[in-house]
Amino acid sequence: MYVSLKDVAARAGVSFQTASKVLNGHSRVASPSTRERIQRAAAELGYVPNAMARGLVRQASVTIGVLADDFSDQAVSQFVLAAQRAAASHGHGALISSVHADIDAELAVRKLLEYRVDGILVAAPSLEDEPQLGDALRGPLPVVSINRIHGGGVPLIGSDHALTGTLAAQHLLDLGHRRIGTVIGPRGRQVVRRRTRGFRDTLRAAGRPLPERRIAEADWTYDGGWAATHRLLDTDPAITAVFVQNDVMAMGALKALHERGLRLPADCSVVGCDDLSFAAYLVPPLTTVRIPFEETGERAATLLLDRIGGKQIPTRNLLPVELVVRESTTSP
Amino acid sequence: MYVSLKDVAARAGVSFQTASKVLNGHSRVASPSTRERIQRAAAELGYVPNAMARGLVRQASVTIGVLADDFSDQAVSQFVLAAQRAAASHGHGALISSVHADIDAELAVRKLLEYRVDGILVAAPSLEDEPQLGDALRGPLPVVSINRIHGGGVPLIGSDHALTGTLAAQHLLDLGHRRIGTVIGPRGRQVVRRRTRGFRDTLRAAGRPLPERRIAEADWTYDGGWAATHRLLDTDPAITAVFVQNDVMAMGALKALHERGLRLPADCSVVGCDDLSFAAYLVPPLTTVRIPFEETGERAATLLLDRIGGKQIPTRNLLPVELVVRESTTSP
DNA sequence: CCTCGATGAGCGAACGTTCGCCTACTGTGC
DNA sequence: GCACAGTAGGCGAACGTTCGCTCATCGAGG
Repeated sequence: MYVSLKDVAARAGVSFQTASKVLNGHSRVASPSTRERIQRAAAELGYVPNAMARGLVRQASVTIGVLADDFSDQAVSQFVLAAQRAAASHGHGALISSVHADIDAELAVRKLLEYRVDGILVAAPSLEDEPQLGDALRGPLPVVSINRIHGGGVPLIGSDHALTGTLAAQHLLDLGHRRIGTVIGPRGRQVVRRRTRGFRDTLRAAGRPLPERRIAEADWTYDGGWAATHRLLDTDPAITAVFVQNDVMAMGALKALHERGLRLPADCSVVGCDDLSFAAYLVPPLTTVRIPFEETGERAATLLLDRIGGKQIPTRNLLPVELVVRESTTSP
Repeated sequence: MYVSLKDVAARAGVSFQTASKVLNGHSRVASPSTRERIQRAAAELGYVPNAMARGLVRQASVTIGVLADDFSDQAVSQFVLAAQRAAASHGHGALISSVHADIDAELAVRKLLEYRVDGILVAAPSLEDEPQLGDALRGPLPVVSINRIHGGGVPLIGSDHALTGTLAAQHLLDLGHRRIGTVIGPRGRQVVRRRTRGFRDTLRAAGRPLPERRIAEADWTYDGGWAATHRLLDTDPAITAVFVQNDVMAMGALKALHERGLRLPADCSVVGCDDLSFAAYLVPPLTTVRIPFEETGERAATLLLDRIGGKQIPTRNLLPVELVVRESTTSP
């Protein structure tokens, strides 16, 4: 069905090994005329090299594996897309594998190993520190991850979470807010701890410690953000500003605040986090801390390819975050 | 680096071919005791079969290619995720390839062919009817697409676009609206034509034809939807309801209506299309026509695998759409 | 006792490449 | 007229599998 090197060689009247060399650009191997003959034969027959055969002998599939938990999540999909493009621009394919309730990490990783991917990119925040995933990933294969991997030794890439919290806090303090609440993600997570710490430390340094009652935990979802915001204002109605640890929950928060009849941002300011594409189109447009997902994906792929190429890469890679001021924040 | 069949066989004291057969579950090939010995050796050594070698001899990579234009788009990424999972549950890997401005379709398809994918799933609405893509896809390889492919012959899967328009129109008519506008996607697209036709025909059948001035074209983006909505109300301020052809533009529409000081939904009803995850959290929660992206992805993968397996599959596959009534619509 | 049909296991070939090494030819300098 | 260097291209082996065929052993039936 596919035309092979042998077919091309036959048409050009050379051995298939010679055709291989010419088609791979080894220059000092054939006369210009033979070279031209081979190229032409390949083009005429529509020769497409067989990556599996090549991978077999070269002992490298020229493919990376991408392990994600939920890449219908916009943050993850932006990351994956950018990573795929970066990989492609270096000639590498991207094989995706997803982990979710039904399918355990071990199986997903094994699938990737069967295809002999040259390295794995992990974007599975929900599997942070999961021993099973850590075990599956242990081994000689290069891995770069966006979330902590149990057992360590895996280079991380991400953004400066503490700074994220700091930027949000500083912005609200600068505006003159004094009673500030926050809706955080699941407490166990690194991201959450770091963002919260940056946020809390900044408030404390300004003489405005963050009491526990002004912290509401949620699960990153619209619904969770919505409910948490209601809880927050139920326990402390005097709050004039809220930092929500991702944009999706911030959207829920906005809805909750609307429901309470508050005028936004006059009665309550909201700072989100992520800067997803919809943030600018919320009502009011959301002030948020931008997390560079695309840059992260691109960088992650580049780092992974570097490691595959044998280079040493840093074990922690932080990309800068940035406050994007829109209209959901104002002075109290 | 990886352990091969030969290693396993050596440890079990059999030939590697026998090990192969046993590990592939060919039952009538070895005595229970040898079988057990081989299994144990494989487990102890951590044998992971080499999919490239297997693919070479079997002449099938057990992999499908997924060609998408922008899978950071939520609709596309939901589709891709579901497709990947369906493929995985049938033991197939998923290799992704993206097409965008810098990289032409031909190259993206060729990459997939190099890996000898067993079939290709196309989700590239922006490349609808693109001759270049059609040419690249022509050939014996099974393909299933979500958008029309130039040259024909490619089985399509999607939702009933005309019905989508009909449902939206009927809902607004039922509520008593008479002056109804619509924000549509790029006019050239099939989806747009079909949705618009269903919408227009239903209005006309009710004695309320849709004049051209109540149609505003946009480009599927927030911004586009926002601007188109402003244009629509500038030319015809009497409009009491708008059908917007996707949720992203609907979000822009909501923003534009807010800016005009309209109370929603009292002063203007909005019906979206897609039912993306954020639709329920807009203010007001968006009434929209649900497009089953996940089901589409799953179905697409299943169809493709069927074709790969040699079955005949229908050339047009329509999945049902459904109106989801929330709070952005009410009687005028 | 001889043959026959299972059963268990080995063997060779093939899949489409890459890569290092070998060989044959060509022309140059003495 | 001969050794020698350089160049063009061929050849064999290897990568890790699968699969069909062959072969040896064994117990049973005549």
